Amino acid sequence: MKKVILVDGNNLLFRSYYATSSYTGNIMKNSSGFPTNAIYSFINMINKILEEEKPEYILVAFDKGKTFRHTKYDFYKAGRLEMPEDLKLQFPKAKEILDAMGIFRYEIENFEADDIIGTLAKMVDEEDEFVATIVSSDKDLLQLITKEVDVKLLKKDDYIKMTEDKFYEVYQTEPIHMIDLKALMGDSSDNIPGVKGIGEKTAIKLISTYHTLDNLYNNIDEISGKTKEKLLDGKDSAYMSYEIATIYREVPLDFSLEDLKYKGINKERFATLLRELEFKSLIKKYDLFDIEIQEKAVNEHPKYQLADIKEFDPTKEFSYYLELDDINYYGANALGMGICDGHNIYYLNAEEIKNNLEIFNSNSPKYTYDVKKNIVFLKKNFNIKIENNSFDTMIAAYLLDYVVKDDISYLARAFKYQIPSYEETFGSDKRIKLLDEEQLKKIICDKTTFIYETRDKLLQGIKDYDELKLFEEIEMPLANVLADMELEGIKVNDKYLEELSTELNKKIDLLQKEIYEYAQESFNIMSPKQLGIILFEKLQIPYPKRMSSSKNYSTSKDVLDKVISYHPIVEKILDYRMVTKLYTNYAEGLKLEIKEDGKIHTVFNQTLTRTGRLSSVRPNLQNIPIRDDYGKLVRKAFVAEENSVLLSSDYSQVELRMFAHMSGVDALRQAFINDKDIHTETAAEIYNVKENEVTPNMRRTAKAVNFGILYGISSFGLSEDLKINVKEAKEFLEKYLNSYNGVKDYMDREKEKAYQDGYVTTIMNRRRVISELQSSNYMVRTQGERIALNTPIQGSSADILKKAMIDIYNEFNKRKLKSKMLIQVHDELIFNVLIEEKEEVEEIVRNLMENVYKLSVPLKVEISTGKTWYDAK
DNA sequence: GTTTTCACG
DNA sequence: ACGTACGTGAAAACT
Repeated sequence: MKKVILVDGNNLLFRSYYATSSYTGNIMKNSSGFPTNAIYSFINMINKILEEEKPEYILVAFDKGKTFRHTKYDFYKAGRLEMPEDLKLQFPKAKEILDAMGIFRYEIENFEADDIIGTLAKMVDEEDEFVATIVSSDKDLLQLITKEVDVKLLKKDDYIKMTEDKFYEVYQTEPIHMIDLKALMGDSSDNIPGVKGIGEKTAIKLISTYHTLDNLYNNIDEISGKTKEKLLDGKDSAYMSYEIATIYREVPLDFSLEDLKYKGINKERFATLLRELEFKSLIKKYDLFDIEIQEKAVNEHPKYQLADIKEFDPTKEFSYYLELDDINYYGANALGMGICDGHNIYYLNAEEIKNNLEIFNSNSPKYTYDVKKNIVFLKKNFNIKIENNSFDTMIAAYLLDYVVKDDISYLARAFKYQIPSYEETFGSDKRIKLLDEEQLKKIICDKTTFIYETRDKLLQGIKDYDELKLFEEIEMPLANVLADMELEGIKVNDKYLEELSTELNKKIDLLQKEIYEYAQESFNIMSPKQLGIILFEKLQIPYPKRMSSSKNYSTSKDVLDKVISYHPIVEKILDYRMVTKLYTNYAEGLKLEIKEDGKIHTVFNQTLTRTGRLSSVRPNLQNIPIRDDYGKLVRKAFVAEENSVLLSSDYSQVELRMFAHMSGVDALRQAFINDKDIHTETAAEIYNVKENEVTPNMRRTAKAVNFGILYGISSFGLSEDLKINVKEAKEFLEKYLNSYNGVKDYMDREKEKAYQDGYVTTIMNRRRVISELQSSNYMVRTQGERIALNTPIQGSSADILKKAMIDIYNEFNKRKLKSKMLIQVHDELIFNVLIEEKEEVEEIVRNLMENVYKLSVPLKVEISTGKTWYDAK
C-alpha cells in the first residue's frame, strides 16, 4: 500500500498565522520587515507531518481565485473575514518553501483546497494501490473519511486521528453525514449558517437518529417542542447549508497520484529561503550553515583594493570595524580590524591593531557600528580615546526604526549584504572561536565596507525623518557618556552581599519547611504546575479565575493575593517567591557580576527599546528592588567610593508633566505650575472633595488612574489594578475625563494622527512606526492605539533625561570635577560625588535637569545623598 | 527555545 | 464576543 498525505495548505497557514500572532500583536518579522510568523510555524508543522508520517507521497493544496463552492450559494463565502495583509504576504513565500522542500503543491483557478483534496480522496477510494491521510483543522473535511482515507484533525497543540470507527464513536453516524451535521449546526468560520438555535450537541443527536437531512424532515413530526420549531423555521437555511458544506469532488486535475511523490529537500534553495527569512534555528536544524547562498549579494565583488596600512591617511574620513572575541566586550580581546576610506580597505590583525592605535587620534570623522563598544574596549585595553566618532550605523538604524542587534550581520542582510552572523561562523556559545585568518579577514572587511557604503543612505534617512538633531546632538554624544558610565562602574560591598545571601538562605530553608508542613508533602515550590495542583486540588483552595480550557492553573501574584485568606500556605508561598528572587537574582546574581576592581560594570543598551529609553544588562541595574522594604536592603550593597557619597537625582512625575505639556490641558498644567501633589489633586477632582479631605486610599486610586492615562487606559485594566469591578473603574475614568477637560480630545487627536501617519513622534522627533494600527485584529489594533498614546510620553521623557545626561557630563568635564555619573534608571541619575564637590554637583545637576528643555510646565528634581544607594533615597 | 513569574520605571 | 494597560531583564520551569 502506498500512502499519500493531503494537506490543506490554506488551513495550515491560517492556523500558523493565528497561533503565532493573534494575541501578542508582535508579529515576527525579518530585519527587512517582512512578516514571517506564519511561515515559521508552517514549516514546523510540515516538518512534523514528514517526521511522523514519513510519506512517500504528499500534496499541499491551496485555494485560488474567488472562493467558489460550485453551488448557487457562492455569495455566502464572500462574507468571510478578509485575510490580514501580513498573512497574505506570506503565502507566496510559503509556496516557495514547499517547492524547495520537494513537496508537490497544487492550486487551480476557482477551486478551494478542500475541493482538490476531495477529488484526490475520491481517486484514492476508486483505486487499490493508495491510502490517504488528510491534514487539516477543518471538520468539514471529515466527510471525506472512508476505509482508505482518514483525517488528521489538528487541535491546539496536537491532533486527533479520525478514522471511520473514531468518527462513528464521536458522531454516531457515518462520515458522509458530516454534511448533514453541518447543515444543521452551521460553521461560523466557513460562513455556513445552519439552523439558527441548533448547536453541535443537538445536531449530533438528531443526525445520529435520522442520519440524513431528508429523513429528518420526512419524520419531523416525531420531534417536539422548540427544536421542531427551529428546524421548520430553518429548513431553507439547512438545505442551503447542505450544499455549501458539500465538498466538490470533480475538480479537473492534470496529474495522477503517482505524481505526488515526495522528492526531498533541495538544500540550496531551502537554505537561501531560510536565510532570507532569518530562521536561524531551522538553518541549524537542517544543518545548512555551509550551503552557498544563491542570491547575489552586494558584497560579492569587493569594490575596494586591499592595501597596506602604511598607505592609510587617517586625516581623511574613514569607517572602521573592530572584531572582538566575545559578545560581552568588557573582558574581550581584539581579533582583527578593518578600515575603509572609500578607495582602499585595510586589514589589521590583533598585533597590528596595537601598533596603529594613533589612527584614532586624528580629528577626521569616523564611522563604525556600535561606537560605545569601541570606546569602552579601546579605553579599557589601550587607554585610547577615539576622536570625532561622527557616525554609528547601529544608532542610525535604530533611529530609523530597524530592529538592531549587537551582531551587525542582521542589519547588513537588510541591505542585501551577505555577511555570516556570529552564530553561523562562531557557534552559539557567544564566545568566538578562532577562524582561519583568511575567513576572518573577509568577514571583517565586508563589515567595514558595509558601514562605509551605507552611511550616506542612513544619514539621508535620518534627515528625511527630521531626526538629524536627535542623532547628532543626543544619541551620538550620549554614546560617549554611557561609555564612561560603563567604564566607571559602581562599587559594591561584596561582604554585605555575602551576609545578605546567608540570611536569605536561612529564610528560604525555614519557609520551605513551613510550606511542606502545610502541604503535607515536599514538592518544587517554584514549579507553577506542581504548585497549582497542591493549592487548588490537594488543599482545595478555590481557584479565583476562569479555568482556561486544558491549561494549567495560574499561580501569579495577583491570583495568590486573591486567595490569601483561604489558607496560611499562600502567604508563605508569596514570601518564599520574594525571598528566593532576592537570593538568586540579586544577592547571588550581583555577586557574580563584580569585576576585579570590586565594581559592577553594567552595559547600557542604547538601541533596544521601542520608545527611546535605555535598557541595562549584565546585570540589569534598572530593576534593583525599592518598593518592598525588605527587598530594598539590596541597595545597601551599592556604595560610594572613598571620600564620596552617592547622589541620586530624581525627576518628580516627569511622565505626567510631559502629558500635561503635550496635551496642553490647563487644569493639569496648573497643578504642576502651582507645585501641587498631582495624585492628591486628581483624587480631589474625581471624588469631588477638597484637597485636605483626600484620604490615602483616595490618593492611591487617583494615582492608578493617572498611570492608566499614561498607558492608554482601559476600564478593565484599571479595575484589575485597583481590584475593583469594571463598572466602578469606568466611573472613575469618566470622572477624570470630565474634570480634566481636553484630555479626551487630546487622546482622540493623537490616535487619529497615528492612524493617518502610521507612526508617532516624541518632542525630539524620535519616531516609532506602529504597524499594529494596520491590523485587522481588534485586539492588536487597540494595543496599537495604546502604544500611540504612551510612546510620545515615555519617549519624550526619555529624550529629556538623555539630554540632561549630556549637559551634566559636559559641565563636569568643563569644571574638571572628579565626581562621576554612574547609573541611569529612566527618570533618575546616580552619581558618585566627592564630598568636597557635593554642593557644586548638587547645584549643577538640579539646574541642568530642571532647565534641560523648555516645557509649558516646570520640571522638578529631587536630590538626596548617602553612603549607599539605600541611604540616597 | 518558550513560558511564567516578578523585579524596576 | 472578544481579552485588556506602557516600557524593560533575569531565572527557573517547561516543552
